[in-house]
Amino acid sequence: MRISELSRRSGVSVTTIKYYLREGLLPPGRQTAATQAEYDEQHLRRLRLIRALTGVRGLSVSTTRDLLDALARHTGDTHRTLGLTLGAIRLADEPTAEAPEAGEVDALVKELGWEVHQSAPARAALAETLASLRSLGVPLDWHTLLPYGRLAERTALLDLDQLDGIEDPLEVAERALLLAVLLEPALLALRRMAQENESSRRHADGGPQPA
Amino acid sequence: MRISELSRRSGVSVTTIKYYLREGLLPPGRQTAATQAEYDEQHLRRLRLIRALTGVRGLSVSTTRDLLDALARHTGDTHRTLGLTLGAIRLADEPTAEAPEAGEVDALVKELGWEVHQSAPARAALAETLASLRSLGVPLDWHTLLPYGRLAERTALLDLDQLDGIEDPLEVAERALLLAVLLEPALLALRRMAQENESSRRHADGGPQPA
DNA sequence: TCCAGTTGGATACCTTCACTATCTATGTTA
DNA sequence: TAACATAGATAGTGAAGGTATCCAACTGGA
Repeated sequence: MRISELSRRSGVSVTTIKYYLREGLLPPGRQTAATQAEYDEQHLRRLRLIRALTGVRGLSVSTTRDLLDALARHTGDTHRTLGLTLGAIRLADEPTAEAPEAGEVDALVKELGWEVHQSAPARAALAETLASLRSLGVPLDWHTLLPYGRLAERTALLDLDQLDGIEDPLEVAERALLLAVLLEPALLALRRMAQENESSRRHADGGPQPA
Repeated sequence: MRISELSRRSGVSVTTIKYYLREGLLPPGRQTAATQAEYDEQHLRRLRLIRALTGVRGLSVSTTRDLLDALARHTGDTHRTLGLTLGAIRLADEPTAEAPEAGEVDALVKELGWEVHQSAPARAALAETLASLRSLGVPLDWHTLLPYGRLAERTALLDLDQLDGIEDPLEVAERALLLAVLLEPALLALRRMAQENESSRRHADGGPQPA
């Protein structure tokens, strides 16, 4: 198909598609002439993936590119892909020069018995949050996070269960990315609702009156 | 203290503080003369809160303002504050005209037995994620989300437990905000690490070699 | 009392991001 | 062959989040 059809079927404007091509988010089409190229279903799929990542999850274009690059590099390596592609995401982008809370994160990971790469960005993200909360006078130490860690463990079980039974390694990698990244806003939304529920339950007065 | 001291103690530049004052994130100081105002510890605390919300969590300035406004309006209402301030956050800002997946979210909430306000933004966020995953060919329905919902329930229990034993309603409100919002990146980080761990466990070859 | 330095307030400017518009040379299609 | 589509390049746009500069009013030390 040509670019206009790709645009029509994806709902993304031609100029934006050109922008994604320029930025390397979308691989170029097969050139058929100096001013003509042919796109296929893969491009359409990729385009939808890009829109989901940037739109739903709110990832920046450059983060999305990094993610897609990682995805392309590591296909055929099944589960391993997951950790690697995830490593490409950074929520906050400054490493802030190794927070002193890193030691606490080490302790937490050790206590949980997890095997997590030392350079995983998630470690820094966690340390940074601890540092922030502390500077705001919230005395949260790693012991408090332990039960959260146990729950995260069970969440991860559910996540990986979803990948079982898929044969094509390319598809495993893509689905892993989708579930890992796109499910995040959904899980946060669930947590919000659960909090609202639990809060009204404890307070026993708020919220819409029960039937 | 004057603005320069506020700047020095918070690590935020004077011009940026003025910007926050303009944008209404920070209440004005007590005017002592036409070109002089006095700031106190509350301002410093508020400034740190703003930096945590925008920096660590990546909230926009306008969302942060909405959140702080909600916080100020509802103090003295304890638990109720939590649901209300949380309602002020929106992850993705377009409601996208009621996704057809809204019915599924209703079913999920009903099955979980939760009491969640019908207009809670989390509902729309969840519906949008379902719609996106579906358009990408991931057949995720609300039954799949049920176990995630149960885990979210337990997370919410932990969240609200942290508010127990705090007397000052102002402090309860602020801590609720901090835990609800700032803990999010931490929980996502934990999930990432748990996934990496579980992935290497199942694959039994990746990751750094065990001792 | 003078005066360098600080402050509040206003306005203009800057940079990044994610697009969007326009242009040209080349193709395709009726 | 004329109308339209296309690739690729370059420039422009609007929002967000600050930053810089001015100015008049104030402060604190010599």
